[in-house]
This record gives sequence, C-alpha cells and structure tokens, in this order.
Amino acid sequence: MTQNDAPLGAFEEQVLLAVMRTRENAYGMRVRQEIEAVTGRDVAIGAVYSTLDRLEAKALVRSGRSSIDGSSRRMFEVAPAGAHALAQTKLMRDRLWRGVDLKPLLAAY
Amino acid sequence: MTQNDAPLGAFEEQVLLAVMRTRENAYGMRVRQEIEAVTGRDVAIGAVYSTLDRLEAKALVRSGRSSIDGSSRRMFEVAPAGAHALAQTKLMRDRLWRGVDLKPLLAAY
DNA sequence: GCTCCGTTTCGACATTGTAGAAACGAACCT
DNA sequence: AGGTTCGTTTCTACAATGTCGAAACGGAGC
Repeated sequence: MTQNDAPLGAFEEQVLLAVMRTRENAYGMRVRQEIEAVTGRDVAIGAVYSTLDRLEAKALVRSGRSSIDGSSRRMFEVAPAGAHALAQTKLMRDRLWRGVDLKPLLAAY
Repeated sequence: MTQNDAPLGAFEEQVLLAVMRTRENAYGMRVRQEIEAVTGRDVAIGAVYSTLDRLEAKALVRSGRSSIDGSSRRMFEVAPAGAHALAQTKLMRDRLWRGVDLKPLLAAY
C-alpha cells in the first residue's frame, strides 16, 4: 500500500486544482495568478510555494526545471496520486453537501 | 461591515455541514458521528469540539445548553454568517473545479 | 560591471487540525 | 449515602497547514 489518504487541506486543494487548470504552464507565479483570478482573493507567493513543496513531499505533485523563455522556471504537474486525492476529497465533500439547503439561513444574513 | 471573509478550513467546512445535516440534534457527539458516517473516517471528539469552539468564536455557529434526556448537552446551530461562509466557500471551489478532468491521470493510478 | 525583472527560496509566525485524558453530572445499584 | 457506569464536554498539548515578505538568483540589457 503506497496510498496516502490524509485529507487535503483547503488551500492544498486549490493549488492542486490551479496546477491542473494551467496544464503545461504550471509554475509558481502562474499558479498564484490562476488562483487569484478564479477566486478573487490575493495569495502571497510564499504561500503557493510552501504548499507546492509540501505537496511534492507527499508525492501529489512533481516538479522539474525548464529554461524556456529566458528565466529558469520550476514547472509542476499533478501526479496520479494527486488526482486521486482530489477525487477522494471531492467525493467526501459532495456526500456531506448532499441535502443541505442554505437558503433559509441565507435569507437572514 | 460585519463580514468575515476568511476562508473556511477543510475540517471547519465539514463540521459546519454536519451541524446543518443534523438539524435539531447537533451536539458534539452527534456531529462527530455524522461526519464519521458520511465520510467514513474516524474523527477524534476533541477535534470536533475545538473546531466548534473556534467556529463559535468567529460567530459562524451558536451554542446553548439543553437538558433533554438526562445528560446536559451543548446544542449547536449554524449562524447566518456560517451559512454565508459555506456558500462562499462552495462558490469559489466550484469555479476552481470547473473544466478540470481527472480521468486521464486517474487511469495511471 | 551594475541594475532591472521575473522567479524561487527561505525563515518566521498564525491558524487549523488532531488526539486523548481529565472532569462532569445524571442515573443506577446495593 | 457512596460508588460505578455512561454519555458528554472541557482542557492541554502538539502536528500540520496557511500565510507573509524579504532575501537570493539568474538572465537581459545598459
């Protein structure tokens, strides 16, 4: 058993998704920009890298150098185990959300 | 502005959802049981209470005593702000997930 | 060489997540 | 009454994640 079923943190999930979404262009700055664009909130660059490092330590992403376009970039890709972790996380959450209706409470907000 | 837009943590979201799901019966032990039943993993009781306490400090849930049925229970309910936080969290995440396809990677798992 | 830019690395600290033992109180028993 | 059990909550401690910004790097152009 090589499987790590520790649950993903909220930001870990966001970073993983941003890497997926940016496909071939996933390097730190770009990932940050993607998260900011989609969620609308600021993200410190350090937050992205430390999360990426931790994800790599858990083998949920992989990284390698690429020297395209002048500066040397550290490119990331989601590993199969990372996709699996995302799928698990989503599955659990969808079950918890099932049948939950926020509307009545939201009305009083 | 009375609004707190700090993002919810992954476990905070689960606890909030479990409180919603258990409606009138939301007290510590029951919330724990709900999370375990739906997600399939063990949750330490202390984890539930400390999260509930922190959520209450942020006014996302409220609690009060209830002495039904012998033992005195601390009953919780999601506050309007809690429902709002849940909605925001879900909205952001749905946007990030949009267009993401895990299948190709999952095949290699 | 030096400076500018985009990028990454690093170190520090705040917040969340996790665990389990201790404390509580009502009910039961003898 | 005293002691025991059971369900529940409180408390304390520590690990993992989230967050930040400044320092370090390297290539391009001056």
